[in-house]
Amino acid sequence: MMIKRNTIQRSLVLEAVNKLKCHATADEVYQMVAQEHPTISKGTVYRNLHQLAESGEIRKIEVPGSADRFDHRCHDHYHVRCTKCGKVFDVNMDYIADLEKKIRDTHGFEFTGHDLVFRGLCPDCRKESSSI
Amino acid sequence: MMIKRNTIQRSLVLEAVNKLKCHATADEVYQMVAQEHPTISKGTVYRNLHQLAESGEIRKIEVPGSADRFDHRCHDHYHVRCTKCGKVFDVNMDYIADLEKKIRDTHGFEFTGHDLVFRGLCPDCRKESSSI
DNA sequence: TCCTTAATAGCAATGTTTACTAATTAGAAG
DNA sequence: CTTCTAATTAGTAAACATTGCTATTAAGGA
Repeated sequence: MMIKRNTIQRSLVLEAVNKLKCHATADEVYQMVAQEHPTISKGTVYRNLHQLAESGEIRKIEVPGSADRFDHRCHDHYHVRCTKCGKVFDVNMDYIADLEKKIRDTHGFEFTGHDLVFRGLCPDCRKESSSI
Repeated sequence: MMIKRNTIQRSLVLEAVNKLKCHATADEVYQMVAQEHPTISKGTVYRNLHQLAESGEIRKIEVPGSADRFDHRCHDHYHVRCTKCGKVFDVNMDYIADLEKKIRDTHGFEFTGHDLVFRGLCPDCRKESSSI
């Protein structure tokens, strides 16, 4: 029986995520793939991103207040989102691998990981808001 | 000079957030206010929720993958989102108030808080995936 | 080569939120 | 109390990210 097919679309999506390094949005992936394969549809990009994330080939990072991000298998790390301009950056901070252990009552949940996103003002927006 | 007006709409929105306790979505607030004041528009609810959040009278909680939540003054806390069904629940865990201090290089950022969302499988979805 | 069905392109539809504009109205000033 | 004016509103449209639908295409086993 066959369960999964290797399509050009899927390999192009994976390739694009790798090229774009970390925290690419689905739309950025779509834009990049569309340069080589203009007929690809957004639905296909979304479907493959989720499949690749589920199979562990890429990582999905959910950022509150903005679009989901997709990373290659770079090390686990955290993010900041500027509350003004919405841009997302990496944060230079150790990953807390055992954060799930601090949960007191799991209520039957099975924890598999966590997303930590800081809120803040990026340097550019700080400048703007102080000069105005 | 006047900078801010006290409108019935704003006080109704604040009242609704208080009544609904924690995790009310903008739409839930709208539904509640509309019962007393049917002509209110969603735009007004959104604008007032953001204004109230900015002035500190309520708190805005951004949850990836679902609508923003608005809380009265309940304590800071974290969330889990089931990776299968998408539902969001509270996590029983101490709030780490000084998490921002663990950041090594701020790169000029001004940090104001953080959102921590765990990933996991809720009890219902665990049952389903084990029985299939 | 044929056959099955997973995967696709294209588009419609969803849900959440923001943007726009003419009409309304809270609150200051006279 | 009346007038003035700009903050706020209702209503609607549009932006945005994402999912759903369906006829068509094509991967890969037989």
